[in-house]
Amino acid sequence: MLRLSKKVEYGILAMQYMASHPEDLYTAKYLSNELHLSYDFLAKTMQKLIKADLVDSQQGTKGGYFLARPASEIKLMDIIETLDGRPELVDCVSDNPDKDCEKKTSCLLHDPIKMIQKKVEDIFTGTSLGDIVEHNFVEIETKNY
Amino acid sequence: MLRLSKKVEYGILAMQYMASHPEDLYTAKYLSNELHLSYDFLAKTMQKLIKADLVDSQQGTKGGYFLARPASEIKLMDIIETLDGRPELVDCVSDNPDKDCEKKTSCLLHDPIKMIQKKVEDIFTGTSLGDIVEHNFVEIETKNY
DNA sequence: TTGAAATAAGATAAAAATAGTCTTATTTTT
DNA sequence: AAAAATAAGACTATTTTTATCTTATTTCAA
Repeated sequence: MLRLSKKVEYGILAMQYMASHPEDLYTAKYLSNELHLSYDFLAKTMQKLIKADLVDSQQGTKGGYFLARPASEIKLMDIIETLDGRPELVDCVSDNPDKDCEKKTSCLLHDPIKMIQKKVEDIFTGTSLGDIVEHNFVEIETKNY
Repeated sequence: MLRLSKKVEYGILAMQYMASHPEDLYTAKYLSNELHLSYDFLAKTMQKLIKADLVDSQQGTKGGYFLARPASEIKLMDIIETLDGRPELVDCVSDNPDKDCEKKTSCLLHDPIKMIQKKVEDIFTGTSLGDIVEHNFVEIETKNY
């Protein structure tokens, strides 16, 4: 139903917080308190962001998380892809051959939906974490296909 | 995970088919055969489109479905809203006060996500069923907020 | 006027995805 | 060695989506 998951919501909130505060280390516990998020869920989310190199961590006491790159270089799309997987508006647009729609229909939708999906992706690729923090939204050019 | 539901997929496929063929009545059985879709699921989907006045029907023998308006006047957004409900990227953007995020967080996300959602909606509002049929995609202006 | 073919409507079940919780292991500092 | 943190994975619960089934109603035509 055209919705981002809670994982993405948590991820953006946490990363946005880290991007807009001066300290350099943030524990999961601190972030979950500060943002009123479930500790367990946030911790699990952070680990996925780590694996995708969007966030780095220091283990042990005095450990915590920090952004792996400047906020301006982290696209919303990076976070979404990491936590929700590549968006696929419908199966027919999937790269996965098992979901290939050619078999089920003459796939009248494939091309049009692919173009629409491209536009949606452009929005998330065209918006960085920095833009979110700064409430700075640039014009997004959606090309004519 | 930023995805349209199967209902929407079925709805667009069926309506697109009706828009691009010369006959004027299409039974659910015929459409399900032609497009290789589950009859039951399609039938239920059609009923929702009826209620939203996107599709009209004639009951009884010789009955069937037909578009309630020209394809050019049916926005993709109409179909999505009817079958999936209004898109809400995250709860915080919901009009439903129960989902109001202010209580849970300082809602640093509200405004940015609302703007992004507006852009996504613009894509679906800016594309008509006719555009889909004609593979005709106009430039979509996303204003600067 | 009755049977057949279609839509209408709603109940229910099954499956899949998402969200939430818990436990244990590992790392690092003091 | 203890404490505080991340890492990892198993597991459960909940919600959403998808699928199926049943019954009722409408309409046409023999």
